[in-house]
Parts: sequence; structure tokens; C-alpha cells
Amino acid sequence: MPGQRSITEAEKLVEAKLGGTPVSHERMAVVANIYRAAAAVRQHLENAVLRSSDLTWTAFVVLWVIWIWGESESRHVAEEAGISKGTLTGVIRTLESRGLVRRSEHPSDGRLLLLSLTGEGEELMRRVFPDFNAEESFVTSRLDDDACRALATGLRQVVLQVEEKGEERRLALLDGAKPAPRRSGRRRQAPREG
Amino acid sequence: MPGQRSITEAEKLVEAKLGGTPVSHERMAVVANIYRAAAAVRQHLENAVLRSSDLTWTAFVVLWVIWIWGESESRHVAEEAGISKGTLTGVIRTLESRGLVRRSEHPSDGRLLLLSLTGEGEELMRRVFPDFNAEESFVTSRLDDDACRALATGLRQVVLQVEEKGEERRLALLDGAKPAPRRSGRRRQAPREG
DNA sequence: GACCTATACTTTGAGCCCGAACGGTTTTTC
DNA sequence: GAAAAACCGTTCGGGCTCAAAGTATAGGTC
Repeated sequence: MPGQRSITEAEKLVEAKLGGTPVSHERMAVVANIYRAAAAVRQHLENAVLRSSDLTWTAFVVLWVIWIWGESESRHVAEEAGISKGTLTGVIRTLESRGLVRRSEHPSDGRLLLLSLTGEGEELMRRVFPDFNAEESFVTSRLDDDACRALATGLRQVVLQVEEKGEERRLALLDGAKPAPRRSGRRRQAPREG
Repeated sequence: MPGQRSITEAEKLVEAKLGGTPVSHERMAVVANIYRAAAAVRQHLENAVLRSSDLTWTAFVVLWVIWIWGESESRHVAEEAGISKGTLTGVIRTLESRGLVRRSEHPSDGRLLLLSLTGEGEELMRRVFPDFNAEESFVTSRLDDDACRALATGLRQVVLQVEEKGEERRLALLDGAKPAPRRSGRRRQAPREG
């Protein structure tokens, strides 16, 4: 049971493991709980709402972004949905094959890709979103409106810190060292002989 | 930029899209921010700390659980790490191939799988965890200790609600209907003729 | 022992995930 | 106007993700 008991108990065990090295318990608890909450919410919404429409969380978020903002450039959708460009390509492929999303070229800039919902996509969102929002209310129902606002504000501080200072921090940590490439990723094509 | 501006603006657009259907803005904002924060924190920690040791977030969490709790049964590790048993199988395969984790049989129950860290795994955690915790402090550095405690408490309410009431809620929503099987997943083997 | 049920891990299939490399377009620079 | 730099979406590789199905063990009943 990934609950509070484990987290507070774990704190003592961590201290023991490190033998004296100071550990920031509150900070550790915040990060752990952010992640637990995100996973719990996602799982609940997928099973309670999205599953019956055969949507994943990410697919829903992408649809939502396009629904709300209207026809959008691909890079903006990826940004808003919080996924990489490469991931978006795959998600769009899935959604397009189901007839929920349409791709079209930008009239003046040949590099850009425009995304919009089909009629079926619009209809799906009108049907699914109210149920989705109802479950958002359910998962937060132990908090009153003030507590919700406070929680959202606190979380925003974390997001802002990473967005505004994260890059700088990462650079400082690496301190000039090369950024340690991922083990995975596309291999460089060997130059052809001849 | 997936920040606050987008979320509050989106609220108005949602209302317009649905034409009158009430939307719980505070709840929507909480869920959206939980997810944004989780993604931001994960990304920062992976790039700032884990990447140089060639660890993913999930791999680190699994190692952490085994490190803290000592030799553990597989199902408990999956539960604590917040991933499914099936996912754990794959993660353990990766970690075992790198010599960080050891699998062993339970002495009396042949179904159980025991997981423990190798010496190399222990050494890795002793080295990586302090850096990890330092970045946990960094991402939460706009909050003081009290705010951290409040934030963790609020998030715990969400987790508890889903854990204690989620199952019941999902059943009530489906209302006896079959749970809409996933499109993906293993296919049933066709019964052999003859 | 044969049967049945419960439990635990693995396999499978479809899909998401990132970031590096890539090919194409546009803009900038000289 | 040609080369260079910047930008965009796609491809690719390794890995994680789930749940359903499968395999194997354990514990009970007859």
C-alpha cells in the first residue's frame, strides 16, 4: 500500500542507510507524493472514464489541447500536452487512424504541421470531457475549494522553479562536462565508403 | 510554455466549448498541476541526476525501494514503486543485466521472487541518492518547510481518496456493465483442433 | 491422488516515452 | 545569391506501461 506510513518510515531507513548524511525529509515527501498522486489520478481517470472510449491519458490530453485551442501547430500541441515532438508524432498517427484528428499543411511555412479535430473528434470531446471533469472532482473531493487553490498554487511553485531555473541548474551541475548522452536513441549513420 | 496562463485561460474556453455545462475549475486546475509538476520534477531529476548513471526514473525508484526495504518480495516492490507486476518484470530484467539487482527464490514458497541489491547496486544508491535528494530540495525550494508539509498533506488526500474510494467509484460508474477490455493486451490462444 | 481455487511471476500486444539523428524548409549572413 | 544557421516534424533505438492471458506453485477438499 503506497501510503503515508511507508513514506515516513522510509525516512528513518534512509538516514540509517546513509549514516549521518543529512536528508531533506519534507522535500522528499513532496516529490514522492506528487508522483503518487499523479499516478493515482491518471490510473483512476483512465479506468473510470477513458477506457470505455479506448483513449489513453496522453491521447486524451492531446485531443483536449486541440479541442480547446482549435487548429494548432504541432509544436505548440506537444508543448501544451507536455510531451516531446517525437512522441506527438506517434500519438497523432494513432488519433488520425481513428478519425479523431486531421493533419494539414501550413499555407505559407512548409515546415509546419497544423492539427485539428474532426467532427467525430469534437463530438467525442463534448461527450467525454464532462465525465472526465466529474472524476477530477471525485479525486479532489476531500479538499474544499480553498484547499484546492492552495494545492494548485503550491504545485505551480514547483513547476515554475523547474521551468525558470531548471536549465541553469542542470548546466551548473554538469559544470562544463558533456551532457552524458542517452544510451538509447537513434544511431548515427556510418558514412558510406566509396 | 505549459504554465499558469494556459490553464486559467483554458477554463474560459472550456465553458465556451460546452455551452453552459458547469465545469469545476479548481478541481481541473489541481489535476492539471499535479500532472505538470510530476512531469517537470521527473524530467529535471532524470536529466540532472539519473542520466549520468544511465538510470530512468522508474529504474531508480525500483532500486530505491529495494535499497530502503532490503531484500523484498517482487509484488511488494511493484506495489511500493507504483508500477504493475508486468512492468516490474521488465525493469528487473534491465537492472539484473547491469548487475545492480539480484533475483533469488523464496526458500519455502516457490511462487515468490525475492529481489535484493548487489554490492554494486548498494554502492550506486549511496552515491546517487544524495544528489537525487539535493535536486528534490531544488525543485521545492520556492516553498518553506511548512508549505512543503501542507503540499504533501494535500496530495495525500488525493491519493487516499483514490485508494480508498476509487474502486468502489469505478464499479458504480460502470454499474454492472463489463469493464470494457483494453484494445491492447495478450490475445487468447485459439483452442487447438483435433 | 484428483480436483479446485487462490496466488505469484512472466509473456504478450499495442502503445507511449525520450532524445539523437535525419531530411526538408525557411531565415540569416556574407 | 550562395552558404550557413535555425527550425520543424519524422524516424529510430532502447525502454517503460498496462492489462489480459498464460504458466507454475500452494493450499484446500473429497
